[in-house]
Amino acid sequence: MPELPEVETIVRSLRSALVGQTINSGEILWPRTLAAPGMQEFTARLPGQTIQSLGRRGKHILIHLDPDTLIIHLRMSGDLRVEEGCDPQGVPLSLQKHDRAAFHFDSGQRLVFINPRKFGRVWLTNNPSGLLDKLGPEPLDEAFTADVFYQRLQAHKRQLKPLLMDQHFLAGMGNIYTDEALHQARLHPLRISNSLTRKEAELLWQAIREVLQEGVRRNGASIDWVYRGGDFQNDFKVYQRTGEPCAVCGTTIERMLVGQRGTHYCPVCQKQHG
DNA sequence: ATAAACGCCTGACGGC
DNA sequence: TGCCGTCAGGCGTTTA
Repeated sequence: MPELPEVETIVRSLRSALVGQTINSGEILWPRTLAAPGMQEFTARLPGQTIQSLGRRGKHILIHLDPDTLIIHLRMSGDLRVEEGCDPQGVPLSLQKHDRAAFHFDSGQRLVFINPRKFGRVWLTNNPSGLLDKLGPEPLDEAFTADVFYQRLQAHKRQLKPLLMDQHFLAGMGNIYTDEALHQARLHPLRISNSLTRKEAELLWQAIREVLQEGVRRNGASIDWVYRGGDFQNDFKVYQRTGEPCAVCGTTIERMLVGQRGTHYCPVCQKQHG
């Protein structure tokens, strides 16, 4: 479950349970989950570090330790849970089929990284900027103004949908919120970024921020078997509504492939030209 | 510079 | 019931 609103929801839900916990050990159950450093260094450095705070940058979850930072990316199917590590008799509770990493705390609790499709990644680093500075602006930051967005759009000659999903261009948008934002702004997914007028750019900027804010307010969207408790899926205007009427004009929502990703749009509201 | 194709993975679903 | 293709909230690498 990972786009900005879902990641933000997870971070908020974990914060109070995790801050102050001291790590006793880290355990990687699917080796490729650990992006960096090597396994030896990872297991050696983690014990004794205490969680200072939790944050988010784009779709990355930041667990600030001292002195390192634990960074988790959920990719397509990741989730996190906090639970007791042992039963009342002190017998360790077994991990589940799709658990790929576990962080055991001195308190006896543990943080488990669930990740059925194994795409998710974990980093332990004393230099998080090296990873995070490559990301584009935070769409909900004050610094991300309509002017900044317009200039960035003008600097590229790319299709809007893949550009908005490019984390180097803008951090946090994924397939759902991109489709929803483009529909709200009445822009075709294949419009070329530097063809937008200043007015269109501002409408898109506003749409991006509104769909993300609404997503956060609704605790994200819950789809498929990975359920988080959010209900933004009830507000979808185009995503996964292929064949249903557009809420604005009644035209049948269509689906096309853009960069190998299912893309949902209204052919009347979102004209390629004009 | 842009974009398309592919690889990485498991599971759910619909059609036959 | 089983098998098969398709699809899935992501992203890095390779190829054109």
